[in-house]
Amino acid sequence: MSDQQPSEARERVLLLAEALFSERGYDSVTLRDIAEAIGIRQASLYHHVPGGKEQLYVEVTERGLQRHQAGLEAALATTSGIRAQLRAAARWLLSQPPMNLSRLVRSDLPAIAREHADRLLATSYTTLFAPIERALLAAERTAEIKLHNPILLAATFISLIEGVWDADYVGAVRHTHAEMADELIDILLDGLRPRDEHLLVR
Amino acid sequence: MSDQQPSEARERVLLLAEALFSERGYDSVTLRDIAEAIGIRQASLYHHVPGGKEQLYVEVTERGLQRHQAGLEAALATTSGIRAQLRAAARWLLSQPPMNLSRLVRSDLPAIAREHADRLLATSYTTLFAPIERALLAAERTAEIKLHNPILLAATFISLIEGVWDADYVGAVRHTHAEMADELIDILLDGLRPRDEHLLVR
DNA sequence: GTCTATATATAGATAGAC
DNA sequence: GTCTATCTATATATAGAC
Repeated sequence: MSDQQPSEARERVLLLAEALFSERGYDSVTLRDIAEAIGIRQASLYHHVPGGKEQLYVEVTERGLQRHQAGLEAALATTSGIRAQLRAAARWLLSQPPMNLSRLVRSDLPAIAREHADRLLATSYTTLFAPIERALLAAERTAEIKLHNPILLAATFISLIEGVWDADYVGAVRHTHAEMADELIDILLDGLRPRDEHLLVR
Repeated sequence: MSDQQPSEARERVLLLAEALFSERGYDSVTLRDIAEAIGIRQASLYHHVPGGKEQLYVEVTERGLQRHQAGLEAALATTSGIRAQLRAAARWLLSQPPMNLSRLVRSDLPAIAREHADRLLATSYTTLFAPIERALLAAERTAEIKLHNPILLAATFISLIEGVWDADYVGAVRHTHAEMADELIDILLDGLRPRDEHLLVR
């Protein structure tokens, strides 16, 4: 579904829609908001997305998830050692519009057709959690880390890193996003309690 | 502002409004949703909240934040040792409708009047972050933990624990919320990397 | 305290000109 | 590919009866 022929103008619609939906969510963003961001009229959007708001949302969200899968798998593959891998994954996540799984699942998906919501939810697992989960399980096999609940941890990692965006709103941003992400990854791996080790692996 | 005399019926309005706003956010919840959940007509809400939707949202959110401050401070005060304190705080957080700071800040606050948004944002810091931050700083003084960025960590803790709610949607819930929260706190304190310690403090 | 009826605003969507 | 004009549905909000 939704196999429009690509075009410069259509791509611009998808990009700005994705940015706005990612920022405020499905219900809060109006088609007029999107059109205004582009510099066209609301009715003109229907030329590019005949299915209207819901098609637009589903299409950009699905596309974003697929992009995340590719980006995460690439990030995790280009390095070795779970710390470096998680840092690379974090950099990827921070280079993209956040997915905000919590809002996705509670606000956005309930607002669209069940069939679309079900598919997006399933895709979220495959594209976001599964790559992280695989990297964590691999690191467990090499005894780098100890794992109890890989799925929970994968989901936690994503929301942990995406939470860095919120620092902009809350204020007190003395660090870059990458620095904050690295710090959180260090805490995740090493813990807050002091370690007395003779060789600090960093 | 908003000092209606309390009543059974009004309290019911506030409680159900809080539950729905907490679940789906300001824009996604209509006054009809709230009225329907109560079992009355939409127009009847205006008897209890003459200021309409925005007043209702601001009032329940502010009230929820104040309740969180009291609950968190009580939880943190009744125990000693940062692990037990964080567990108590987590149990409190999971006993309440989640605040979802990320959605609050990006979707909900931009939808209401600036003055209200500004006050709610400031209150969020005082009521949610500050209590956690103080507990973390106290634990640093007793050398229980090492801290780099207390504010970031306080915010991270909140969203970490509230993220436990999302496990219900994503599936694979083999554990209770409290168990998952405890596991995340253990990871936060001890880290995923194995420790070889002779006395494991748990 | 809740109702019906309705005013008003805004959102998504369609038709057809350019 | 974008426009104007407009339809339809839905949301907030108001007026006044019970």
